[in-house]
Amino acid sequence: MSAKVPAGKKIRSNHVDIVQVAQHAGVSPATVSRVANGQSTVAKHLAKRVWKAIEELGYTPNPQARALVSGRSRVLGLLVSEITNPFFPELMQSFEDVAGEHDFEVMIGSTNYNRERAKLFIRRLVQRRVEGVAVMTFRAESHLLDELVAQDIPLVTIDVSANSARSLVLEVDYAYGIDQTIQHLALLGHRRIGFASGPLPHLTNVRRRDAFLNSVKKIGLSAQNTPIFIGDHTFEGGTLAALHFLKCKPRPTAIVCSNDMMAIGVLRVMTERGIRVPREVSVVGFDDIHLAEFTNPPLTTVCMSRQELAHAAFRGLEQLWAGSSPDSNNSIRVRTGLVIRQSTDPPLELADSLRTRSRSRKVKVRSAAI
Amino acid sequence: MSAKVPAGKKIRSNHVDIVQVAQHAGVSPATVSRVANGQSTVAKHLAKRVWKAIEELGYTPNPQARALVSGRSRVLGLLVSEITNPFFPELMQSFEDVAGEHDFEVMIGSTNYNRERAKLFIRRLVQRRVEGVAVMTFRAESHLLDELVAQDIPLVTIDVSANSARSLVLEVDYAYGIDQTIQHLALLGHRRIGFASGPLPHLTNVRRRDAFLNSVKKIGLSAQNTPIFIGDHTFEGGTLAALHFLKCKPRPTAIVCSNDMMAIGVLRVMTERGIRVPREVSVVGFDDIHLAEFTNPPLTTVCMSRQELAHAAFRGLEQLWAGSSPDSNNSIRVRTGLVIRQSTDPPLELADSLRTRSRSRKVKVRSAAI
DNA sequence: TGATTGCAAGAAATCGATTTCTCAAATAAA
DNA sequence: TTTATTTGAGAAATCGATTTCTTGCAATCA
Repeated sequence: MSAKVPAGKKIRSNHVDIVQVAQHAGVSPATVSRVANGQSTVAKHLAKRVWKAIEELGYTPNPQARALVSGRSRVLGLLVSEITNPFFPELMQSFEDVAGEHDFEVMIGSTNYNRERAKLFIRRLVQRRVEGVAVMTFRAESHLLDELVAQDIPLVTIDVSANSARSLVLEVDYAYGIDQTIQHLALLGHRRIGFASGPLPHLTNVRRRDAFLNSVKKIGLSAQNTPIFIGDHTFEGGTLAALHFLKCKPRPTAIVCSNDMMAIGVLRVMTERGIRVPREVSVVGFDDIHLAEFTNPPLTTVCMSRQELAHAAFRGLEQLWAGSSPDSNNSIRVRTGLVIRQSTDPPLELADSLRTRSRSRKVKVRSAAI
Repeated sequence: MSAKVPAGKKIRSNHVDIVQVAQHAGVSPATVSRVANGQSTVAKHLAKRVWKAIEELGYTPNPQARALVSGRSRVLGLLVSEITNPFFPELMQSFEDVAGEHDFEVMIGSTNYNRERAKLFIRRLVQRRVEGVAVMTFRAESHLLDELVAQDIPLVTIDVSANSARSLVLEVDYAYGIDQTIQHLALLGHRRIGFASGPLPHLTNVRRRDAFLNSVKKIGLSAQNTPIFIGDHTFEGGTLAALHFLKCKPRPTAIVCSNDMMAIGVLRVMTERGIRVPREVSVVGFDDIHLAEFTNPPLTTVCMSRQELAHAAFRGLEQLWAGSSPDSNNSIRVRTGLVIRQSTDPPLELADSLRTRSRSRKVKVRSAAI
C-alpha cells in the first residue's frame, strides 16, 4: 500500500504535499496555501475545489516547512519539579490539552530539583526554538532561566520571577483556599484556630497570613482566639509551632499551617504527645505535596487547581505573544482549593454530642474538592 | 541586548544561522554543515576555524530546517493509558530521557481509556510527522493504530500487536517476576501456593501460568500443593478464586493471582470472611496497577520496570529504523519485578515461632524492589 | 611534460510550505 | 468609451539547513 522505503539514505515520507494538492485541484500552490489558511481572497468555486482536493488526498501541511518559513515552531516548553509528585502529571496533561487545542506541541521536562538536569532541558528547549515556556516549578532559581531570557523567549512562571520583559508571574489566589479552609473549620464548629505562618519577608507568606486574618475576621473570631506563630516552613518549624500552640491559654482546636512540611511537623508532635488528630486537634496544611496523602492521618490541605494552573499558564503565554504590557491590570489568577482528607474533625467538645454523625465524609475527595 | 521584535507580523528569531557562521569563519555554508555533522572531508585547519566560529556565535542548527531537508522530524510519540497512574509518569520520564539523549523530542499523550482522545492524539502524531511511536498502553484496540500503520510509522507496542511490518511487540519476561514471587513466598516458608490464572486463550496468561508452574516445580512443590484456578481477570473472578482456594483440602497459605483485580477480589473475600491478610493467607497480584498501593493491606505485586520498558521501547524503534526483520531472534525483553508491600507474610504455622522477627521489612520498597 | 585521477570546497538545487511580487482581468470612475 | 482602480491568482523569493553538482588545484602516472 504505502511506498516501500529502500535501505537508502534519503527518506521521503508518503505525505501528500501542497504541489500535489495544487495539481489535483488545478490551481497554484499559493492558492492552496491561501485556502488552507482561510484567507478570503480566493474565489468560492476555486476554494471549494481546493478543499475537495485536500479532503481527497488527505493533505496536512508539513509543520516543519511551515515552522521554517513562519519562524514559529509551534512548540512550547513545560518545566515541572518532579514527575513522581502526582500534582505534576495532572498539570502536564491539562497543559498539553490546552496547548494541543491551539495546535501547539509541548516539550516536558522534570528538574527533579537537579540543577544540571534543568540546565540540560532548558538548552534543549532553546535549540528546539520553543515559542514559550511555562516554568511550573517550585524552588527554581531565577538564573536558571537566563538562557531563555537571553533568547527573549516568553516565560510564564509560578514561583520565580525571571528578569525579563517578556515574562509574567501568575497570581495565585491564596485567599480563596484559605477562606475555604476557615469556612470548613467553622462549619465543623472550631472557634479557636491557630495559624503557623512562614517567614514573613516572603510575599507569598504575607499573602497567606493576611488571607488567614481576613477569613477569621469574617467569621468573627477575635485575635485572642486566632494565635499566630511565625515559623520557617520546615518540619522543625512545625514542631515549634505545635509546642507553641499547645501552651496557648485557650488552646486552639485547629491549627492551620502555611505549608505542608510544617503541618507534618505539627502532626509529629501531636503523635508524640499522644494527642489524637483529628479527634483532639485538627490540622490543615498548604501546598498539597505528595507526602500529604501518606501522612497519618492523611492531611487536609490547600492546593491549587492543576487545570486552572495549566490554563492560566497558557493564557499567560498568549498575553505575552500579544505583547500586552506585563503590568497591565488584567493579571491572571489561579484559584486554590481545599482538599479534605482526614486530619480535620469537629472539636472534641462538640464531637461528643455529634457522636452519631456519619463518618462518610472521610472518603477521599481529592479531585472533587477542587 | 536582543533585537526587539516590533509589533509586525514576520517573526525572525535572534538565532545565528549557518550563513553567519560561514561568513565569520570565511568559508561556505556547505563547509559549516559538513563540519557540524562531523564529515571528514574538511581540512583540519578549516574545521578548526569553523568550530571556533560555531562556538563564538553560539550556533545551533535550526531543527525545523534540518527536519525539512532530511525528512526526519526527530520527534517520537508516546501513548500511555492514564497519566494519573503512577506507573506512567515514571515511564514517560524514562522514555523522554533516552529519547533526549538521542536528540529526539517526545510527544506524550494519555488515552485515559477514551477512544476519541486516543484518535485525536494519534492524528496529531501523524500530522507532526513523528518518526516512531511507543504504544505503552493497555487495553488498546489494534485498529486504533490504523492511521499510524497507514503512514508506515514504526510502532513498538506492549499489549497490542499492530498489523504492520514496521512494528514490534516487546517481550515481557513474565517468568522473571513470577519466579521472584515464588522465591519470596518460599523464603517466607510457604509450601502450598495457589494460582489464580486469567483466561487461557490469551497468550500472556498462558505465559504467566507456565511461569508459575515452572517456578513451583523448581522449589519442588507438587501439583497437589499448587492448585490452579482459571478466572477471568475481573474482581468477581478473584472472589470465585478465593472461594475455590478456601475449599481446597490442604488450604494454600498463599495465593498468587495473574492480575491485580483478581487479587483485590481475593482480598475482599478474605476481609468478609474475617481471614486476616497477610497473617492467615498471603496474596500476591500482578501488574501493579495504581489501586494496588491503596488496598488494605497494600498489595504485594509484580510490575515491570518502567525504566527497562522505556529503554526497550526505544531500542525497539531503533531496530525498526535499522530495518532488521521483526522475526530476527534478537527480540527485546523487558524484565518484571516483585514489589513487596504488605500482603505477604510467613504462613501462620511458621509465624508463631518467628514472633520475634523484625517487621521492618514492611517498609515501602517500591522503587528499590525493581 | 601532458593527461588522468583524486579531493577539497564552493555553487546551486532541494525540502514544503508562506508571502511578496507581478500581471491580467474585472470593476469603478470619469 | 476610456482611464483608473481594485481584485484574484500564478510566478517567484524566502526560510535554514543538507546534499548533489561543479570546479580548480594538487598529486599520480605514463
